[in-house]
Amino acid sequence: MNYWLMKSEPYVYSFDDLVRDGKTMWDGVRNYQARNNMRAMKKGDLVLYYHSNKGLEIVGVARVVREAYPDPTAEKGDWSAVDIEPVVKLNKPVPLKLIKQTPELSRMQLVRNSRLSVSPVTPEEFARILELGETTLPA
DNA sequence: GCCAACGTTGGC
DNA sequence: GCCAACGTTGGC
Repeated sequence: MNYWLMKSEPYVYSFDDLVRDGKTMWDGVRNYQARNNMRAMKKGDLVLYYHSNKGLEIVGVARVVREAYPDPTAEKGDWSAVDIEPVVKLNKPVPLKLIKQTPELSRMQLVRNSRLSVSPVTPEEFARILELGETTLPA
């Protein structure tokens, strides 16, 4: 099982939108590093959902339900999409500010390369985020 | 709204 | 193949 972090601008597609829809296709990624991360995702992998631009916090956990397939929105080039579903909304969102202040989290890709929209997360980082979010995964 | 960081493009 | 110019992302 691997862990990831994906960013979305909440006014474009928020975690609540994902909860409402029950599932979504994660498309439109046009960055090779992010694409390669998406291709490494396995069904069942868990994803931290981060709101960029507005909010600047991790708000929920999602799960990969379909592994990488050709991005139907790509008119040219070799791009991928995955499908995700919501797992749980954090009881307390975890702001970027707090992540930066937390020594174990300050080396997250989110902090080190703020422009990367899909990044890997270590199991330790994932656990710590849930802890800070005062949230446990549903059984 | 600004600007730093990063990626891409294109001239040479 | 280098690198300057440009575009985009995203935090501040």
